[in-house]
Amino acid sequence: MRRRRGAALEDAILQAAADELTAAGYAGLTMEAVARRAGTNKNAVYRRWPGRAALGVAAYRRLTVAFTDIPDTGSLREDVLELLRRVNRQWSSPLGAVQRDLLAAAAHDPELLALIREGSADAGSALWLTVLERAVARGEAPPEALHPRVATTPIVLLRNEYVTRGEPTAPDEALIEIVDEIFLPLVRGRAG
Amino acid sequence: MRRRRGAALEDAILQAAADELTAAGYAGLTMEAVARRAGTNKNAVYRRWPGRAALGVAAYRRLTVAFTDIPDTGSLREDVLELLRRVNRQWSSPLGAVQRDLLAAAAHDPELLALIREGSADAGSALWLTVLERAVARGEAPPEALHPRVATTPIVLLRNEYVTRGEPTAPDEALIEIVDEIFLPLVRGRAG
DNA sequence: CGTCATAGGGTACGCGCCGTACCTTAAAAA
DNA sequence: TTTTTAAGGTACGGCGCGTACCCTATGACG
Repeated sequence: MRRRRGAALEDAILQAAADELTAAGYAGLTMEAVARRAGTNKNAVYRRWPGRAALGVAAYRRLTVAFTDIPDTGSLREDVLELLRRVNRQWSSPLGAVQRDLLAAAAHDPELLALIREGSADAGSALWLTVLERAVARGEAPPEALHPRVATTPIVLLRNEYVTRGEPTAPDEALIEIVDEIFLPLVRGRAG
Repeated sequence: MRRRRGAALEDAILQAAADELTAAGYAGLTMEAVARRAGTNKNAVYRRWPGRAALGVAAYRRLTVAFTDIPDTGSLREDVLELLRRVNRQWSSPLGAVQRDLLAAAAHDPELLALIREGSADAGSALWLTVLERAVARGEAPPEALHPRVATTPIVLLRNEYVTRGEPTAPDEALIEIVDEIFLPLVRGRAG
């Protein structure tokens, strides 16, 4: 019988872990289940990842596709709403639950934490700053508003919706409220 | 030998659980360890709490003292900063770590979630609204700013500091930035 | 083409903790 | 005192962890 090695095996294990994540969530991701599903044994898994959390993060990254295009509707409000809706969709999906569990599991491991965020919807402030920059260029927002903390406020508030309300999704009204009641007034308020 | 019953035993178990929490964190809180420390057995524990998470939350609540007094310095900025600093202190303490682990563990249990938040530093929006109300009364903030989402923005942003940066505490500069760069401009921006 | 280091496969183990079951025994209620 | 209630003691099966050991296919190298 053919015996897989190196990258091929690593790939098979990651795939198995990813399948396990989608099938049973992070709670169901056990080293033994992954090894079984990959048709191998725990040895091969432990040689590559030190534990559940690391494997989970690696598998999670295989499941996510970081979106790269930045909305450019010509309206700051619409751009931000669009971004929020994308993130909300992603966080509402089964993958969102996985991501939250993963975040909790890796809470004490900065390295893993960074890895999770990389493949995630709120990857840094660059995205949000770009949207804001365009608004400034259009004269829609004052230059003083160009601040990472300002730019990322919407996504931070959205995350809070998930944390505080235990629900798996945020209603669209909440997104609109975040933009209209907080973000836009905030941008305005920072006008010299 | 004297055998404890009812409330006395319940108290002993809770105390043991609380000790275990402070000694080893939520990770070290096991039903067996608690029973051992309380000088009893798992039966007595399971008769009262269905599992680790519930027991953990109950023990956590015994460890927290909800502060009730609301700062009233006469300045919105100072009031909010003071509240943020209190929360930051609490979240930075060993208890803060316990609380975060607990939140993660109870993520799928709305009942427990509510219990945790009750004894916690960010207990609802009432506190924050009061501070904002006083500022409005002083003419320091426009009445339009009187909105739960606005009032709680600082604490939401502070929570985000903990989530995104893996560090166990937020620097005072971050608090100041939240107030000066976000909260105060936001309140201003909502002026009709 | 044979040799050999490498890494996967198979298996078993000890550990810790979970949650449960069952019986005995003390304490409180009747 | 009798009866009911609840604690104590103990053991169990189950699961997943992480590790150790030895066997064997693979691919590189001489």
